[in-house]
Amino acid sequence: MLVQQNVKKNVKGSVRQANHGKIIKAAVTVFANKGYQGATVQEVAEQAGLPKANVLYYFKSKQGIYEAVLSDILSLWNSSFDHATPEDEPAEALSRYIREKLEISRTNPEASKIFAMEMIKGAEQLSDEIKAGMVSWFDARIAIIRQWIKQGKMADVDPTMLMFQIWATTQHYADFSAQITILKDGKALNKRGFQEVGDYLCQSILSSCGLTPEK
Amino acid sequence: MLVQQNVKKNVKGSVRQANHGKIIKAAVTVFANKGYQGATVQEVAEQAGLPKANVLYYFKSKQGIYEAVLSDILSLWNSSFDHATPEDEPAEALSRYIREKLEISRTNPEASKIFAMEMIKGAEQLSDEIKAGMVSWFDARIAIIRQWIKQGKMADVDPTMLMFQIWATTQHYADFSAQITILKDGKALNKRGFQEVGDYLCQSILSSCGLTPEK
Amino acid sequence: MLVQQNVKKNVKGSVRQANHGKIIKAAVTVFANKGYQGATVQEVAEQAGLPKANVLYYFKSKQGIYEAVLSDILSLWNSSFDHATPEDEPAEALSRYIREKLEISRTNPEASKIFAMEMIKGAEQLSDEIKAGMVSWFDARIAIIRQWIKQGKMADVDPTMLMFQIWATTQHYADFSAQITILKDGKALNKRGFQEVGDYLCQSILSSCGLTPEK
Amino acid sequence: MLVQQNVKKNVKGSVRQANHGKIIKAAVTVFANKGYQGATVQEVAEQAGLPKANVLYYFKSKQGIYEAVLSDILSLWNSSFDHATPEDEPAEALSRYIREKLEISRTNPEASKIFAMEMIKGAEQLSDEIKAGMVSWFDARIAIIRQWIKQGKMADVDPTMLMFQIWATTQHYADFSAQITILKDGKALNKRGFQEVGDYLCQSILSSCGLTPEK
DNA sequence: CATGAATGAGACTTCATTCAT
DNA sequence: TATGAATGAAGTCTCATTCAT
Repeated sequence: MLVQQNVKKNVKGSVRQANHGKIIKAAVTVFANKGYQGATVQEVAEQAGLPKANVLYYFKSKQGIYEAVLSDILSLWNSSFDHATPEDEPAEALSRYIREKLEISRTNPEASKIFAMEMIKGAEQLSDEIKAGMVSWFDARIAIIRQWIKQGKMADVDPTMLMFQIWATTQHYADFSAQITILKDGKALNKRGFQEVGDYLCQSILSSCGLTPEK
Repeated sequence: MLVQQNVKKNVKGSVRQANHGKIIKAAVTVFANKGYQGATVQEVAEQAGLPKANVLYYFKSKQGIYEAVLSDILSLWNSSFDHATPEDEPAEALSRYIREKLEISRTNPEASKIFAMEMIKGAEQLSDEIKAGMVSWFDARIAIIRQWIKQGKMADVDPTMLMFQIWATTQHYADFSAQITILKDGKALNKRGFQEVGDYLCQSILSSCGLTPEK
Repeated sequence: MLVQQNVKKNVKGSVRQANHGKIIKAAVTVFANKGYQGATVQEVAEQAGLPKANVLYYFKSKQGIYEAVLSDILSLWNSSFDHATPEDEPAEALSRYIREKLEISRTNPEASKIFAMEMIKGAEQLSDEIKAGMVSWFDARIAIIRQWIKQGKMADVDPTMLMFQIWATTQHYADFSAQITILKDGKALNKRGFQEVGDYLCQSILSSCGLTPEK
Repeated sequence: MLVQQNVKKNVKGSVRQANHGKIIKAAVTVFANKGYQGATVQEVAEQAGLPKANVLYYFKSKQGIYEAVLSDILSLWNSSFDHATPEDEPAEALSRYIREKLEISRTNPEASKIFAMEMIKGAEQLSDEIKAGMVSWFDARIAIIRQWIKQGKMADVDPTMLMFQIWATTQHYADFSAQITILKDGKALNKRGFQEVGDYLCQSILSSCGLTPEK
């Protein structure tokens, strides 16, 4: 009896988890293509293959779905750079970061787009907790770059501007994919194209930091 | 008598022009902060200090306002780079372009944001006419850069990637101002800050093109 | 001087009269095809080739236009039957009336349609004056028919039902022209078709009144 | 348990069916008195005793309500004449049809009015499906009348004109009830009045077909 | 006289959310 | 737990009418 109940719970639990996942995935697509206001719970539900009321049963409100999506997105953005140390070689750490960021742009453009729109609109729906997390992550990275500079491992560039430069250039290929497609005769960038962009950006950014990009 | 009539006519004309301008200006602000769907005609009207029905008298629909805003934005984006020639010095032409783009980001961040959101959402509301204009402008610039390279005036970099790099890095300071403010302790970038960013970007981008930035 | 002024006035007067006529004609078309609520002053104005404000300058309101249209319609509906007398031969008077009504349906279907819709919706916009005129006209006709019957000139049918029968059958060809067209393979009735309908109706109605239709 | 569930389901089903019916009934009244454009969803909702949004939950749009109403009306118009055969006696079949049509006019004048207005305005909102149904019904009836004529069962009248005559005269008492009331001193026709009209029309129409009306 | 400009009122429709089972 | 049903709130747009010249 107990076992059976556990089994049921587990089954139910899995259903819950599965539905939860389906909804988040659907919501990412819808929010990325329509924006927060343009998205409708109905559309998320259809995309997820669930009744609308069921979606709102898992997440209390549209806002709730959106917050879950934002959280989910951040978890995608872990990179090796999170664990960089002053002892690392900046050339390697930075090129790896650039390539990882590009890879995320390639494989998760929708997440990047949602985050970009949130920022553009003033980040008013971003929780203070998330904001605080961003700040502490950022400050720590800046500190490490400063140490690299102090140690003479790289040129004396403004670490903040360097970070923004990396973000801007790598995310551009996710966020502005529509524009890129328009300007490149309707052809979207493929995996190899991203590889070449990575080469270009590493070359450009590292050389301006007085570093030699390693392929 | 005639004069007075002309004056009257002018007054009428200016009222129309003034209201038209007020509405566009208000709409830019609202669209930038709320997105297309999040914006309401009511809010645009309030921002413009006009009754809602009056706004819809000047522009037939919300979509109409938005299209007028997009048009208006494009006219802001003229730059000296529009008239660059193969005879120009790339160092000067490119640094001026970078600084002009940055200046636009500083003075018209809202326009940049609207355009960015339009692209992120897939550019579905952008007219084919505007798209065609973008393509021809872009192709012509690429051709000039290629000539510079051919003439040995600059290093052999991919012109397309170079352009995207310039756009991404300069527009970032408009589009992601909220993020920048969050990460910089609530302080937005002032004019001097933009100046420094310009120095940094010119230094970084030009050097990776084998050019010496001129201050 | 006076002459000139008169001329001017006349000219102006003609303009007024001409515009007045243009508006009524346009309004008849629009009201017939859209109904009162479905019609817009804008559409009437366009159909008349005048600015909307000009239309409302001639007629104070949409309601005013409509009332003018109703009045105008009634003036179209004069027929020889208005002047029928007990001395007339019913066979001739009735067949002429039937044919005249049919001819109006053929040449002025729009007027018939407007009147029909007004009646269907309950005649709430019909002025008491017009209603009173209708009643007195009707009562007088009924009285004449009764006299014909009394004189043994025709069978003892209910005059009211006879009148309704004539109206219903003749107006049907104007009001339900769309249905007729649908049922007759998309072909509307032409002049000859109306002629045949006239023959049929005269034959049918007169014979049931004990009269011999004269061709 | 099963039974109860069925009951519940039935209850749910009946709620839906009941609301559906309430809305259609309310809509018939409103459309008949105001026309399509004059009718408002709000008014239909009030008439049905439901919130406006609930009405639009059952029917997607005003147009949807209207289409449902038109469909509903057609289902009312079944008559014994639908099943007439060449073997039937025309005198009986036609008089029964006339009386049935009159009875519909008496009991469902609103349906008749809606249909009449739709036709007057050009039948643009009538679905092709419905139109096709009308045509095939009509053609079949015409064919039967032609057979009666061929068999010498009735005079050689034009079947199309005969049908239009029946429709026009019977529907007139529904559609033009306001006019009839005006002309008859404010008194609407009662059941007995309709009976007399039926006698009159049967007498008139059948005799002109060379038939003897049977009471 | 004539008319471009302006606007209050109100219509249709969408949608997030709540209810009831 | 899951979901069809229900609805208040709000948004876009239309339109008759008035204003101002």
